[in-house]
Amino acid sequence: MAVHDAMDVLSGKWKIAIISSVCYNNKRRFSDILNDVGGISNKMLSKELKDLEINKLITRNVLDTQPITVQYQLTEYGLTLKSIIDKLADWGTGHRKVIIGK
Amino acid sequence: MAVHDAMDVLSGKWKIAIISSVCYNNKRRFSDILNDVGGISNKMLSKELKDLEINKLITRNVLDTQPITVQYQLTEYGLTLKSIIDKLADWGTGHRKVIIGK
DNA sequence: CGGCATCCTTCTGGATACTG
DNA sequence: CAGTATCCAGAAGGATGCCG
Repeated sequence: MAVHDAMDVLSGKWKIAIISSVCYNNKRRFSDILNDVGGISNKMLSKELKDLEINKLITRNVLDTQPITVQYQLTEYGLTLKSIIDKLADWGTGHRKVIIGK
Repeated sequence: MAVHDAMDVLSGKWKIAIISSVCYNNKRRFSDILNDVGGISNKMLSKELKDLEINKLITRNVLDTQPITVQYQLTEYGLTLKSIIDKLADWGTGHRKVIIGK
């Protein structure tokens, strides 16, 4: 089932928040994402970023600064997820009203 | 973050597949869904259906047959998820080609 | 048939410390 | 700064059996 292929990529607690962070800011460093995504640990961020890179949704770029900084960026392909994430966000907003009433 | 509200509802390994099964067939019995969604256990199906009912995405209807049958159906509200699921399916299909090449 | 209860395994992810 | 390594708790989920 095709949906499953998509959900696999977005699975876990953090992927969508990470994508949102990188997407919204165009380029984003590791520690920036760590701040954007409240509550995530560096271990999880590292792991999720690796997953996203494997799935060709983001690129990793090591800058030759002292100390090193690493920039992440959505690929063109990763950007194709944007409309879906927007739709999810819309639906989530509506859902909150329906269920939680806030 | 609104996306999180949506993902909460769709979290876990099975929800989207279950919704798809019910959605595609309009009305669907417990054991039918059990067959549609390959690999799910009755325990999980039971639990996930409960979650979906709590979130007002599906209705549960006990038919007075012998033995009992139970029909599940998407609510109007649940149907609003269809376009998102379709989009996810589309994207998943494309993704499979990009990553797995099949 | 449509579950619920129980047990058990696996996976997820948090905390902390350490490295180049 | 950007990770990696380790340890560990809790959640998710599978297998099986029972029950109205």
